[in-house]
Amino acid sequence: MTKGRPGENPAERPRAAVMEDVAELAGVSAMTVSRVLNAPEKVRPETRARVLAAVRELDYRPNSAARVLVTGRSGVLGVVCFDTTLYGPASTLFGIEQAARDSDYLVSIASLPALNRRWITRGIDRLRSQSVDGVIVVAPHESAAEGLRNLPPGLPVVDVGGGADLPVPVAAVDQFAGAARATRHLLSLGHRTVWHLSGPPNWIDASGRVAGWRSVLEAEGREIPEPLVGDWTAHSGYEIGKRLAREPGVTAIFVANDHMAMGVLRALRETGRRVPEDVSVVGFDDVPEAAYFWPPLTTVRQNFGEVGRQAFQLLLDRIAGMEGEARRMVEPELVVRESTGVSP
Amino acid sequence: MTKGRPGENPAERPRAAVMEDVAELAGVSAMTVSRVLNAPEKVRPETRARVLAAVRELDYRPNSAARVLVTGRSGVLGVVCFDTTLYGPASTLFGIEQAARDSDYLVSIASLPALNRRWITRGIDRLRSQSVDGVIVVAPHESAAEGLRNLPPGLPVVDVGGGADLPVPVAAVDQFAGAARATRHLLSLGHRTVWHLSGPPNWIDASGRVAGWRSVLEAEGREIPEPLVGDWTAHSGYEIGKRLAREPGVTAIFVANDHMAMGVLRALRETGRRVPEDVSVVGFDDVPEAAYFWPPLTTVRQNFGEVGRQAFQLLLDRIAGMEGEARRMVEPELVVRESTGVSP
DNA sequence: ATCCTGAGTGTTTGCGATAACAGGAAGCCG
DNA sequence: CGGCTTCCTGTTATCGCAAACACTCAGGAT
Repeated sequence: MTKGRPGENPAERPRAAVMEDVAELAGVSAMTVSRVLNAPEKVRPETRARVLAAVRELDYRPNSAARVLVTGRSGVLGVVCFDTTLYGPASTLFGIEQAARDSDYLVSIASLPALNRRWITRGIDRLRSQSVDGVIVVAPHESAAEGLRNLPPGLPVVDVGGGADLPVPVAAVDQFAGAARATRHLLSLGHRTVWHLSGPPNWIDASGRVAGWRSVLEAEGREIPEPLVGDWTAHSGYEIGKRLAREPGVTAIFVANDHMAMGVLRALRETGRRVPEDVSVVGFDDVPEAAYFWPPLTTVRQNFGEVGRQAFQLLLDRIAGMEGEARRMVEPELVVRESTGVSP
Repeated sequence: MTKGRPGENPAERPRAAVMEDVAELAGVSAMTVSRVLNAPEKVRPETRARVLAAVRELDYRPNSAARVLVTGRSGVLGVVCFDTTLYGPASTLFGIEQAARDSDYLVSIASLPALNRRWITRGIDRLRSQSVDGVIVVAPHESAAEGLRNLPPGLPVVDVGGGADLPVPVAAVDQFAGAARATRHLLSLGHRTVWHLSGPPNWIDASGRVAGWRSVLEAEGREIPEPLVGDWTAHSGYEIGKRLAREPGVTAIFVANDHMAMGVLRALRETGRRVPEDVSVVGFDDVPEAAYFWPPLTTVRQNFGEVGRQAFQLLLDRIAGMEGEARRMVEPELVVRESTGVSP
């Protein structure tokens, strides 16, 4: 093997330094170098200093593959994620990544071309084959539950935004509470009841919001209109908004996310119904632009970053061997702006 | 070491199968198993079948750390990214991830708490320490250029959205062309000149758009107003929009992204200036919601997914050892909607 | 028959790190 | 002063895989 040790063949670029090189330069054994890096207190300060000097001089970096091979831990965590361009998942991912960085973890992502059991399983497998220490699944969809049934044993997994009775810990925003808050706000303004434009029914967030909305109407004894179903896009909000706009009885609409709410706002305006004078609208998410919608949108703020951090913490616990059911709920917050007003 | 070989200690969970286990079950040597996985044509079909059967039976998965250690390739690529919640970076990341998945690569991300040389270098270092095969830097900011000066030798790096004369290949949208298109569109509607609300000056995209806008105005001999500077947010668009709205001479505004344009639209409306009758507005990005702004926004569509794919391809080439300057430009497209109209 | 070829398979070695144990020097005790 | 910690450092084995090389055996060429 002609690997070109330094000085042997001056033409070749010098290989990156390995632990043995550092050891030699510092006049110690490789084991001592390893100790300086992993348990500095076990090495005499002056030896340590010599080693660290050698590390710097050679710009030595431990080879993670070798380390993983022997320790079984990689310092990498995997995130399985459906669509990283959606506001929620992207923000959650960002929160996870920040928390991971602070704990010296690296994040690998496996995005899914479609949301179903098969792809989720494949995503987890792809990550596992790279020896991740654990996996966070960001796929708030019913199919995630199935995908999480038969997990490979020994792999810590945490879910974000998932429903109840998942076999893994879950970090999530309390959709039910958020929807209830939005609905109560509208009722408190004098509206007789509240219409709902929901997200796709298989999404956990969507069904949680429907449940929260329905529960408040039930508790208050109000008429419960059939919820309309959108697909999270402004386009679907617009199409469905046009139908709602034609119903004179509609004075308050709780929309399952801000983008659809934007479409609804436009549909109402085009139909000549004023917001909030004729119709009040509440969204969900509080995307950064919501305050600049026309009119500024009353909405429910979700702290996705916090969810990401909680999920990461749960995963760390799990990696450390802490078992047990765990569910971290993050409370959403109603942000009142100008798209809601008293009932006409 | 008591590692609990299967059958030795029935209480322990069986270790995951390794190559030797597969070899034993198939009645061959470990090397043959390795060959079946990496160079199947070198193994007799019937042997191969026996091995594959054993692989399936044991649910064997190669240990990537061991493979990396001996081959020096990991099948992982790193992405250094500033803020994965911004529309552009998120979409680019998504494009990269999809392309990577199709080529059996995994993507690790290192996000940056701030955009400067030090953090970019650190991000690359973090990824390198995990033996990624290459790195894509998504940080269309001047500081990226500095961060890319002293790269560790031997690590393939590709930049996304970067400016000229970077020492690495670049995939990017042609910001200059997009801005020029937007500006010409406004002039063609009869406006005497076009104001510009730009992004932060250190962002490559921002300066590219300023240059494209200015160049068209110069070529046409129009007055060139001093560009105003925002920070990409709807909020800044709103604040600056209010100033512009008070200037009666302003009839056409080219805004450097859609979110700021949204703020501008609201500011104009609040000031009583109609869009497009009194003022025309063009954005940049074509976020999915742009068609539902009020009024629907004329804007410049950037195909971020395509940029991501191009970047990935460039990186693959680089990993394969293909040297040489490379710059892949993706053409943006003007999407005309209702926020632009003939000069009043 | 002898040699050669090449396809198919096995053996040995080493990638770069850490775990486990071993050893040597200093300090402390009775 | 012998023996026993305690602290520090070195030696050896090992993680799971693939590269390099060695070997076997059939079929042709000589």
